[in-house]
Amino acid sequence: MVVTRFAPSPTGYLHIGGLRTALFSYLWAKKNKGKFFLRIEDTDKARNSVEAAEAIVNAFHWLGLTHDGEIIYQSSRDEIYAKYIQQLLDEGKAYYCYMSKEELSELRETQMAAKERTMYNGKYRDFDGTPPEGITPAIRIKAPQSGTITVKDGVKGDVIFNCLDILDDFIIARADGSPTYNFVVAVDDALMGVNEVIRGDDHLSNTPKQIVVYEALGFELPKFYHVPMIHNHEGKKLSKRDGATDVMAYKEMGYTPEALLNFLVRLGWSHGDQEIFSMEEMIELFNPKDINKSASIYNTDKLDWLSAHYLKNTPNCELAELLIQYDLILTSHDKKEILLDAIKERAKTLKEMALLAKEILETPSFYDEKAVKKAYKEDSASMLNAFSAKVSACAELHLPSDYHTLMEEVVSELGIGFGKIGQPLRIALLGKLSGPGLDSVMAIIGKDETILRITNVLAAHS
RNA sequence: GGCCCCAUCGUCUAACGGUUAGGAUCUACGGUUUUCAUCCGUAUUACAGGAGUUCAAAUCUCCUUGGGGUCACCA
Repeated sequence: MVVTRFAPSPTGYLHIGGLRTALFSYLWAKKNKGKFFLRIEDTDKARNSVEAAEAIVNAFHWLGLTHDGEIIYQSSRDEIYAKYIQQLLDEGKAYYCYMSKEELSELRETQMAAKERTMYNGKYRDFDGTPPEGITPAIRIKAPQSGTITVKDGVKGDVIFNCLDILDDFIIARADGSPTYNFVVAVDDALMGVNEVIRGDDHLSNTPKQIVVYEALGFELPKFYHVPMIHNHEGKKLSKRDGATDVMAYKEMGYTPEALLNFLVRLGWSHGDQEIFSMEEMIELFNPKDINKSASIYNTDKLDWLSAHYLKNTPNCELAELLIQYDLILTSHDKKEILLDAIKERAKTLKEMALLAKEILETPSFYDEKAVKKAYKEDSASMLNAFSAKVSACAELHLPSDYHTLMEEVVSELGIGFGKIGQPLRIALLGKLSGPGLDSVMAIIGKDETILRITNVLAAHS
């Protein structure tokens, strides 16, 4: 059984990059009918916050990504870690290190001055004398001092590290007894049965350290997939300074989960030429072996296109539901079908849809100057009057086609083209020269409002 | 700086030694539309550079260059 996990540290909101690896992990687990766990990495008590953990859970909820089992908080697993640390101590695979922070930074400076690699010098590795006074020791693991460690990575291939280049006896428990990242990750993944680790590229160089822990504890290694980074426009790792990286910001901007997820799944992964993926298709087709090796740059052009695509293909009843969040309440509007049909093809986001709807529903409070100058001619008033009279005289007006018929009549009676009356009428109805079909607009706002808007524009330009 | 990763249109990507290097997006133009948008069509734009291996290289090897990541008692 495939078991994957997403293991964020709760230092902020869920960001785009994290979401993508979470999505990949989720899809791979689902595809294999396995498990997808969520684990909060909050071993650093000084940095994490409860709010951040909640924010991550909220984002998952919005996106419809569900994790299996309970959320695991590392902060509540101290006894477990203590047990394994003790085991390593007992087996002589880890030891107390009495080097003070001052001594350590001194060592580091000396090494830097000598242009050597900065690393722990193993002073207490085989220490059996009397420990120095007044120092609470940290615990270090005995790392191999020669040979190589190979990370068999499903994306990058075999990555071989020389122990001498990258390893030292790193700390697995701080002086206060709390375990450190590379230790708990390995322990938790092993204990949780995680056998396929999909995570960011930036963890690749941590992996040998984790392998050291796995092997010291006798745990079986998982498969690793290190997914390339998402870069910003400058080509640097995407960070919080790069604007909208908070997943929930996309909700506020009016994007739907399906659009955002579809966008992200194609960042670093592909399946031939396919661009549109439903959640079912993602689960069906996703395979980490198809993950790209190179980093991608974050550019939301395609997100807009996807978002527009999904909006166009979303049933009106669903749209009406979704739009409530953007302050557009249509539930009781008798022409909401016509309205939604009219605006869903011209909006990139739900927020934009709500805006477009309001532009139709609200009586124009001003007229675009350029539009008036361009299209409101001397003979416009008489044509609008003629049309208005026809509308007044007509008792039954409901559908766009009803209004269209009236327009056709006016056009043929006056011997003019559609554009001749269409443009001024558009200014009357919407205050500008762009927008949905006029017959639809009139059907949506109704007979009285149509007459009112024509009267208004005539008054404003008499 | 050490170690590691990466390199195809502006962007996301396809290509599993033999293709006129394909698709999508973006941009521009055209068609459809009373307008805008949608939709449809067309066009511009890419194998970082250099050596090899091979009958044949975007694809394999090496070097160069460029970019990125990582080096904590952070995760």
